[in-house]
Amino acid sequence: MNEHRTGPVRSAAAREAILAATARLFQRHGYDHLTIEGIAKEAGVGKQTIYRWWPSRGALIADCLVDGRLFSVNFVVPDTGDLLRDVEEWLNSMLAIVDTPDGAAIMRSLVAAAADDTGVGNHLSVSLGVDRELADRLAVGIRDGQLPEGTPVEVLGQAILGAMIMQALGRKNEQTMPMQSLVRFLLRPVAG
Amino acid sequence: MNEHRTGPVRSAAAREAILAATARLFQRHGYDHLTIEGIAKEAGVGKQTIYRWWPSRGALIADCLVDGRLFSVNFVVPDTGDLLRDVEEWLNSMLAIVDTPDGAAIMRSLVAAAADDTGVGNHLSVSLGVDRELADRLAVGIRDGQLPEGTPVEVLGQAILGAMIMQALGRKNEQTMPMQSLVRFLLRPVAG
Amino acid sequence: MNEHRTGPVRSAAAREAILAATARLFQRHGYDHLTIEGIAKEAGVGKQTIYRWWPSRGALIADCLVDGRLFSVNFVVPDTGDLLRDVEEWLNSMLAIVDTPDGAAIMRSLVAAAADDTGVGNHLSVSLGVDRELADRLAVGIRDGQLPEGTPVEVLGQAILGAMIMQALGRKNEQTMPMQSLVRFLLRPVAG
Amino acid sequence: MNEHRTGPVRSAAAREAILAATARLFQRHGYDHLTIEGIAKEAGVGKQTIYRWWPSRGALIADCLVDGRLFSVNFVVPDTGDLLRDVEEWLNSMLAIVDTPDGAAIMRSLVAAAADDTGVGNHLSVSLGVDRELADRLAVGIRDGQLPEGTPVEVLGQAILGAMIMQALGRKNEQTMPMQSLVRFLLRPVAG
DNA sequence: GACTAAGCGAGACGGTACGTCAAGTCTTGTC
DNA sequence: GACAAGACTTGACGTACCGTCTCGCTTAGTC
Repeated sequence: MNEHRTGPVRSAAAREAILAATARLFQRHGYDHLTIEGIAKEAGVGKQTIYRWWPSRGALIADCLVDGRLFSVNFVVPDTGDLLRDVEEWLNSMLAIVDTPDGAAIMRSLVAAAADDTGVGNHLSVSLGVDRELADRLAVGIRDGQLPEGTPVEVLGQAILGAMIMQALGRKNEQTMPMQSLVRFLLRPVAG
Repeated sequence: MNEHRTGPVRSAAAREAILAATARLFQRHGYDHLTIEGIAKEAGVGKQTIYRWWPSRGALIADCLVDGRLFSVNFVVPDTGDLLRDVEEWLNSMLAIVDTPDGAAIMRSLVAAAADDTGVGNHLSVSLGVDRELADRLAVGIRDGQLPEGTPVEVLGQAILGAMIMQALGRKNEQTMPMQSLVRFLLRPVAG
Repeated sequence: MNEHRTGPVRSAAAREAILAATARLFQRHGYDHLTIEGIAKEAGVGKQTIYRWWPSRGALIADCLVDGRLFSVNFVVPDTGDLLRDVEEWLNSMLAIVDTPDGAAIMRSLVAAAADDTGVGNHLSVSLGVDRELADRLAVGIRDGQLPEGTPVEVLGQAILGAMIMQALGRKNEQTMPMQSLVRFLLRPVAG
Repeated sequence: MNEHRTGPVRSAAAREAILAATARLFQRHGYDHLTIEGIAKEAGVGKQTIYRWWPSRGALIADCLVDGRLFSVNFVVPDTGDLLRDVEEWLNSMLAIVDTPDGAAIMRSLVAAAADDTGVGNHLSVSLGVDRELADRLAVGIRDGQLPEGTPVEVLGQAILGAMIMQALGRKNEQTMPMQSLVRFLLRPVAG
């Protein structure tokens, strides 16, 4: 009746080593150049152990992403009552990454990963704080009257992130100014 | 004075065959799965002929992009005087692609190409009519008083495109509604 | 203390298939025209498996040579007491190969292989029975008084083989007569 | 009726440059590694000019060989009346080449060329002074009574050269002693 | 003196093979 | 039975040369 399984169970150490190696190599060399063999060697692990638990390279990145292993910062949106200032807080933490050559490269790599892996694609804007934190704060802004009724908060957040990504893809080096003016335009005071 | 080079000249037929094959295979199988060997075979051409003129897979896609070989439509923004309607015209031509499973896949592939090739990245928003057509139309909108002074037209266009790309990366199937409400929100009438 | 290696072990089947394919293709098409890719395809094996175990095309031929896969005959020198007859026995088995268009071509190919690979060069005269069988039989001839004291048996054997090879390189079709008279001259009775 | 040809004739300068480049590259890098493109570049000549006049890489080597461009020495056999001394004279000029690492490598390359090109094969022993000079001298030896009647002079010469080539193929470094004892054995005084 | 017609340097072209890298699967022996 | 190690087939990489084929120039007769 009871389903007894013998033998060792999934090694937590291996999982940890694999994800850590993945994050390290991803940041260092980008998504292309990220290879299963390279991860296995870096992690001191057999290839089969990776294939046993993850279906693809992208799935590893997705796991790193939800574990927050790819960025050292937290993408939270504070709520001080001042909508513009709060959103700019979040924006600045993004710009600190994206307005840097290495950070922009990591972001492009992440986009590449999102493009070929559903898991990464699904979690990308969530992990960057857009779908929850930012959207929620915008919703509060509507209640406060700082944004018009009917503001499409989810897609608005994605537009802001999308603009940043477009700039990174276009190898624009100076994102801070344009992104700030975009956000100020979008969140401009509701006309009285 | 004039710099004379002798010898055979670049074969226009080969160039045409290569770009046509590239576009065909890109649309059919996506950016990953796009191989130089595959293109060479499809085009009936030696690999070296490709490497002689293009430094990378991405450069081929960039050339296809600027030649307009990847999409059958033109991304123009009309000017009827009605800003919202004109922008929605452009938006609909984008949605006709992106709100389709195959079209969304092509768009993701294009993003992947942009992520690893500077040339594609640079031309992406241009080729989709954002940096010129759309930005110009928005600028006219400012002059007409339909948009506030100081509207950051370039980055605003990229935000719209970026939102669509984020939806495609997130494998959202229904883009039409959210994108239309985003555009209506962004171009909402200036309060009198 | 004991050096334990884990993991899969070298596939004997692959080794066999590779060497068999090499011998087959070598005999059929010659040393130039012998390609690693061709061997891999013929053997139903990945190229990497060949490169993993052999450093070069020549090393494959060397292995075939020491395994006796290139010739169906054995180059032994009998010892009936009659030196000339015994050596002619060996000579005839060589001539059966070399005085044939195909056989001469194989011999030329083998020389080409010996010219660019140390392994083949080292084993060539051994494998044709010259350095051991023939030299030993000549040494016996000295003891029997059929050859003068001080006869340099090793280099004498190589001279006989070398003469045959020179004829093959010179595309001489009729080797039997000249080689027989050479051997008779070299082994002419010691004057009493 | 008369077949009039107009236009420039074959360029002697090009022929010279090509053969000089061939000899240079052959000596420097060996027969494999000798490429038509390399020769063309080294000679400052178009590839077609080579293909127009020579059918193959081997034919170029054959031409270099008959022009005496591959060795700086002349392989003549003097006639002082002392057969052994005369033949050793020739032998020493060969050993000066062959008993040297570079010289042995060139000889092996020459053998490789002979193995895949009929022209080289045909002229090899001629160009090294074996078929004419050495054979003739041996014939004189017969007339002088220094060699027995019926000595097969042509194949005997090829045996001597062949022994040297076998040593070179076997990567034997010390050829001088064995070759000298071989020659002394072969030309040992006719028993009175 | 214009007009062929070839030789020539240069090098693009369709191919074949090179030797390397990584994919994903399978096998072996240890824990 | 999970694991580290690593051999296996497959397929693509980017490079080197092959031998053929234009190009535009220069040079030698012929008309």
